[in-house]
Amino acid sequence: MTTLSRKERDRQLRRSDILKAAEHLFALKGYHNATIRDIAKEAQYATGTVYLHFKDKDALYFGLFEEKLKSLLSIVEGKAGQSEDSIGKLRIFVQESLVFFEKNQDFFKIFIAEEARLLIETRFLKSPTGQQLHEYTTKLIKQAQEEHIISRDFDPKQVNTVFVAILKTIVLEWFKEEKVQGKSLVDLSDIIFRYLLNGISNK
Amino acid sequence: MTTLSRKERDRQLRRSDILKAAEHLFALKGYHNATIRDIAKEAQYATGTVYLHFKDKDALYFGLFEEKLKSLLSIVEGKAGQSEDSIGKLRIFVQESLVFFEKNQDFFKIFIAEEARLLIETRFLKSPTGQQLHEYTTKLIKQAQEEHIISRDFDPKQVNTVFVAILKTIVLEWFKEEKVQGKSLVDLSDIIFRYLLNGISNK
Amino acid sequence: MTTLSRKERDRQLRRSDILKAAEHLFALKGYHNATIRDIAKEAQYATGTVYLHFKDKDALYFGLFEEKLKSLLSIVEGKAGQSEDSIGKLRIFVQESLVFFEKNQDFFKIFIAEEARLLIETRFLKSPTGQQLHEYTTKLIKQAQEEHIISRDFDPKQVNTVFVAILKTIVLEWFKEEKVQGKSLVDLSDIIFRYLLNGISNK
Amino acid sequence: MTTLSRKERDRQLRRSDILKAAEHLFALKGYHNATIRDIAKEAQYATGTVYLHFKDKDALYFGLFEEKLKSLLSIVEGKAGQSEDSIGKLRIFVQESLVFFEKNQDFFKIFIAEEARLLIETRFLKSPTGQQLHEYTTKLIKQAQEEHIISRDFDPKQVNTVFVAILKTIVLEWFKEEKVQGKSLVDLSDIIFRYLLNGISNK
DNA sequence: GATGAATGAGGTTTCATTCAT
DNA sequence: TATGAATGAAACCTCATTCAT
Repeated sequence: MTTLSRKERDRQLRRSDILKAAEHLFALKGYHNATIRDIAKEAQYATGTVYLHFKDKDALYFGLFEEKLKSLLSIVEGKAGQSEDSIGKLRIFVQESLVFFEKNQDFFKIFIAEEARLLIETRFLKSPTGQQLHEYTTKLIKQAQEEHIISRDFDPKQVNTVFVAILKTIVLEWFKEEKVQGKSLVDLSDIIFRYLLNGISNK
Repeated sequence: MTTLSRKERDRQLRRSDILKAAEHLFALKGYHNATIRDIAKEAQYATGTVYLHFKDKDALYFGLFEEKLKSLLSIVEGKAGQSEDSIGKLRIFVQESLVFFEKNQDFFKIFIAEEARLLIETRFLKSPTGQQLHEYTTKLIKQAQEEHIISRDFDPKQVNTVFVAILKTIVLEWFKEEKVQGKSLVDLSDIIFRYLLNGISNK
Repeated sequence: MTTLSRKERDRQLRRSDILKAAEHLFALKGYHNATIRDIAKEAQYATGTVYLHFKDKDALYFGLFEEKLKSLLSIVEGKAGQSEDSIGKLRIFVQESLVFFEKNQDFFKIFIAEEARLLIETRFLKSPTGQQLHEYTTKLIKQAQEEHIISRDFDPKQVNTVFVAILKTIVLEWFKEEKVQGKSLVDLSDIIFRYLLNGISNK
Repeated sequence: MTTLSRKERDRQLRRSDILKAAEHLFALKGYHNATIRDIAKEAQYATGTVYLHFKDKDALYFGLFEEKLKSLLSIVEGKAGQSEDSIGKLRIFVQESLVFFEKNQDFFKIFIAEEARLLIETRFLKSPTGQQLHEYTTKLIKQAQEEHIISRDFDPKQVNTVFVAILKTIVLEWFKEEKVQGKSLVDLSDIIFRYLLNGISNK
């Protein structure tokens, strides 16, 4: 049993090495320009080894995407209990996302590219965990509407998309400009909510 | 002189044929999976002819991007006179963008992919015309702040990014779902402004 | 028109170069161990050039097979008029086949391998021209039965298979052993017929 | 000693398991497309285990070939005593071969491929047991010539090759077509001899 | 001895780009 | 200028073989 679990642990270790290298190289060069050989080399394995863990390049990309989003989802759900109301939970979602993206900047690049990929290279599947995250936040938005915090005029799914778009945009801005100024991403949580809830109108 | 300008006109015609084909194929298959051969064939030219107009694949992509954005910019600037105030001009910007994207859905896909490309495949240059558009709207936002329509608390550049993100998101949603319902994209102008100016808060 | 036909002629020339190299290498190393790179190199073209003429390795192999058998068939049909009766035509078939195989010894190796390939690697199609040849000889056998030269007890298709098997075997023997003795393959025509018609029984 | 022989027996058992799987897969996919992994998996061993019994893939293929032919040879020699005369012994050879091939259809496919392989992929050795079988039948043919049953005009080695070719061809035909009709292969023994001894001539 | 993960050479195929016509 | 065949580098992926456990 010990033997078996060590074997399994080793297996996960290798898989994780490969995913880490993939994350780095996909972020650095993009899906098409990152080669399996490069990824294997960065992970310090032979090319063929990658194929013991992922059936092809797509599966590696998709696996990476899923893995990361699962991790984010489990963090968000884990912390959700800290707040009772829906807006509180949304705040937690935003904060944890910001922490996550600050820690996983390589993945953030990949995450940004995903929308386009889904729109164009249709062989890429929509990530199930990505779906779950969307459903999670959409549900919170519906609740906030029921709690009369968010206006019922809006379609909750649309609100959710706009919400996520604002979140992404602010992270992207920080990513491109502010991170050099040493400002932490988490500090941008409030501004995101201000955009979302109140807009920019003067009063 | 007439001869020369006819020559030049013919040249522009070929260039334009190629760009049209490129637009279609980049939107259909993505940058990497669209081949120069395919594009040339769709434009009804030989492969080599493409290289008489664009130095390489990147230049073709970039040229396409520029051309389209120039077209949008000139439309927007052309109609800008119809309104005096900054918010009115922003409305015109949104409306014309919506009309433009509804007419240029292939290009919209490419436009969506651009953010990721700039972030990842760094050899792609930032489009000067894209810059101009950003500067144009940013200037309007600043004016709106001076006119006390938009709160001065916000950084105008950031507001602009959020503004564009909301615009893109709503178009994307329409693109993925609503266009089948026969609703015209222009009708979404108001909702975009509502998100931007007032947010979703109840009161 | 001259231009066009020269172009086409050049095209056929290249195709033919490639087929010649393929014939040599498939015969030397077998289908799987002959690489496209080797074939291209032997034909003095770049690897990619092969793919301008044949969609993949299978198509190259199949194309070669067809080309050669077409050539044999047209020779056989061309000479068929020299004899009136069916046995005479069969003799011509055998003689021309022997001449052909003596001239195309590389192809003969490939031809020998074909039966096995069809039996095992089922993706390989049965050559239409091979079929035609079979039908041609089977028809002659039927005629010989009608002319009371060949016993009607036998199934003509089976006779044909046996006939071809004897032919192949004798060629193969010559190929492996006798060709060094300087004996020409055509001289074996009679013995093939003797095996086929009278068998080896004493009287 | 008992221990040792049990060990040895176990060893033979494993070897035999592997050969069985190899027979199946080589017949199904051909030499090149059958992988050692597949074979090991079908035999329910690990990949590496195959290499404890056969030095490489070629040796496995060759071993399989030898094993099977040894088995056929020993059957044929075992039954040879049932007849005194050479033709009788040849009949036994044919009958036992037919029984053998009907029972070992996978191997028959491999056997058919062998001629081509020897001709083309020259690294494959000529099977010693195959040689022995050839010598055995060639000797019988010589005897039949001495007994004035077969004409002395023919070269006994050549007769033998033709003989085997007819045998293979008839089996192959049955294999491809008649086996569905429920006709047993052994029933074709007479027709093989008729082709060989009397040919197809009318009278 | 048995295992099966790891290796990495090597195969097929694609495609941006060039250049002779 | 327009053509499109030719180029050949480079990608993905497979698999015989090895070797630490």
